[in-house]
Amino acid sequence: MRYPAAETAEKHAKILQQAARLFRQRGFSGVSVAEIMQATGLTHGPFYNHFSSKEALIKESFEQRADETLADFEQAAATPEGVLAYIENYLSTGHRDAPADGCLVAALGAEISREETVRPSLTRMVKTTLARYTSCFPWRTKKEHRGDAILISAAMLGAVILARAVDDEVLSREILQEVLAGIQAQAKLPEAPR
Amino acid sequence: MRYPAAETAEKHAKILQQAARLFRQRGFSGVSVAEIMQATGLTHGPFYNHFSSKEALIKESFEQRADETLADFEQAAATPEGVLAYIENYLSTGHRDAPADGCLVAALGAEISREETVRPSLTRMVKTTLARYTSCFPWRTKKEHRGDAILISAAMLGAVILARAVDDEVLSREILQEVLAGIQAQAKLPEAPR
DNA sequence: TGTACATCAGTGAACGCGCGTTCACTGATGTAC
DNA sequence: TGTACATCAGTGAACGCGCGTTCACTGATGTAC
Repeated sequence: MRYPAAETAEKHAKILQQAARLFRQRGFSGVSVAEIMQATGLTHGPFYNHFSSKEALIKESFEQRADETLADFEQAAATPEGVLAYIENYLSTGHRDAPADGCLVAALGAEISREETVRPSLTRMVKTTLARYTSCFPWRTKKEHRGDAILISAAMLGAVILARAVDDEVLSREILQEVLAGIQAQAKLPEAPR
Repeated sequence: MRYPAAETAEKHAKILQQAARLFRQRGFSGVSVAEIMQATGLTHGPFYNHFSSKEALIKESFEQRADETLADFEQAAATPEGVLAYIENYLSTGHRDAPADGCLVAALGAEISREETVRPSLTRMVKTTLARYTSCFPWRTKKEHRGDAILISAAMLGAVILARAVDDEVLSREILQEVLAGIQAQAKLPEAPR
């Protein structure tokens, strides 16, 4: 049957959003088209009214989520305190325990390198994030910061993947805390003006 | 037909080895039982003479490869120079371009957290490696090194995953080089005695 | 403003395919005599 | 030492299943008159 015009775009967006959540939860190949449509509240048939293939959905949902991530990050990185709060949240047990709502790279890890279609968005995301860290992190010294920004990014990603993979809650928390402490040690914030 | 007794154990080992290679190349769910058996030079039938299920193979091949990795690492970590050489190799383009022969965690990433069966071996591997880094890395200072060992491990893992995921050779190399440089900056080796 | 019809997103059965797994069968090897 | 037979890893067809994808059909909405 025919539906109000406005609903179509709305459903398209909902499919993208549910797909991005489920992919982060169980990986690209761990989620079926039918499952995504069911999570959206539809049957699997109309999927092909919205996307030409599962591959196309992967690409589009990754791109959209990458854009959202960057927007969130740009907003958080407005102040040095914001950057540190963003990193603290990234290395929190909350983020560790909710991959469906968290970082795309930490959730999909090595699968990204095998999906040619998402690599361009990922690359754009990494480049923008690195540039931001380089210029906006509250660095302790004034030397070349690009290398440190890369080290921080890599450590954050590795820490969340390790903390999720490890079968030992104490070790898992230790990994998150120590990496956060290591990053904070490089930060120099003026006293909070209260 | 019946085969010489010695060949059975040999084939079992070959299945494990090929499985570990293929899983690292394309992920647990990206490789079929038939493919692994074909790589071993057999048809898919006798797979169940060796393993009770694909799940069991995943567990056993991961365990074995984790043991091999630890053995290699323990040997490399005999001297401070060895540790640094190990890290240099981990962060090389050679390792980046050959996931099938490289680090299990970097190759399987987030998939490990979803495979309950491999998490215990992974945890053991991480614990042993961290202990080694803590005591054997050529640290610049004498303070508590466990936190730095964790930071180094996380950064190494994150760097290889990012370097593989990114769609830009220059950025990819930069990530590996900068993380290596960051780690080397913490190392203090006596002059090579030549 | 009221009626007749075209539109097209959603429905759900159906498709071919590859997967993990099973099994009746084969036949060279190892063993009993 | 030579022969007859039991063993059992390997073979390859077959299984049910869930996947991505297709399609004839439905029927409320939007449009033409």
